Amino acid sequence: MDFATTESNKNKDFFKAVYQVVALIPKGRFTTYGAIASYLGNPRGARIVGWALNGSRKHNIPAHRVLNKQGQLTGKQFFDSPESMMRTLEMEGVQIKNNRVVKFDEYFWDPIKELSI
DNA sequence: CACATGACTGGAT
DNA sequence: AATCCAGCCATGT
Repeated sequence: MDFATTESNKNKDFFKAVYQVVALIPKGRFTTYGAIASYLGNPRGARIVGWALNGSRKHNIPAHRVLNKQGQLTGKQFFDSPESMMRTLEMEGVQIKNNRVVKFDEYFWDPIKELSI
């Protein structure tokens, strides 16, 4: 059955690629939805990255290390408890204050820079 | 097919 | 700095 290829497969590849990139984020660091989307060649696909992470629970990936471009924990409602995301990050060494990363530049991990070696 | 929704972002106000 | 608006695009209805 090769007739039902292309479109849906591309989408699945994108989702899968998102999971792989997220899995590469080092402990104690974080990245953003837009950074992942750009790295995967879809700079306008930040929202899709978020959508992909929505189904990440079954993939065992550190989705708590993905924040929005302002370093805010916009996805905390999707974890066991709204606080678990923040606590996990702080436990890994990322300081959070007012729902936001304290020192963005020190902890930001850009796949475009880190993975293009 | 049309329309609404959203773990986003950039630019304007 | 805070809000608002407009693109964005996969999914759901």
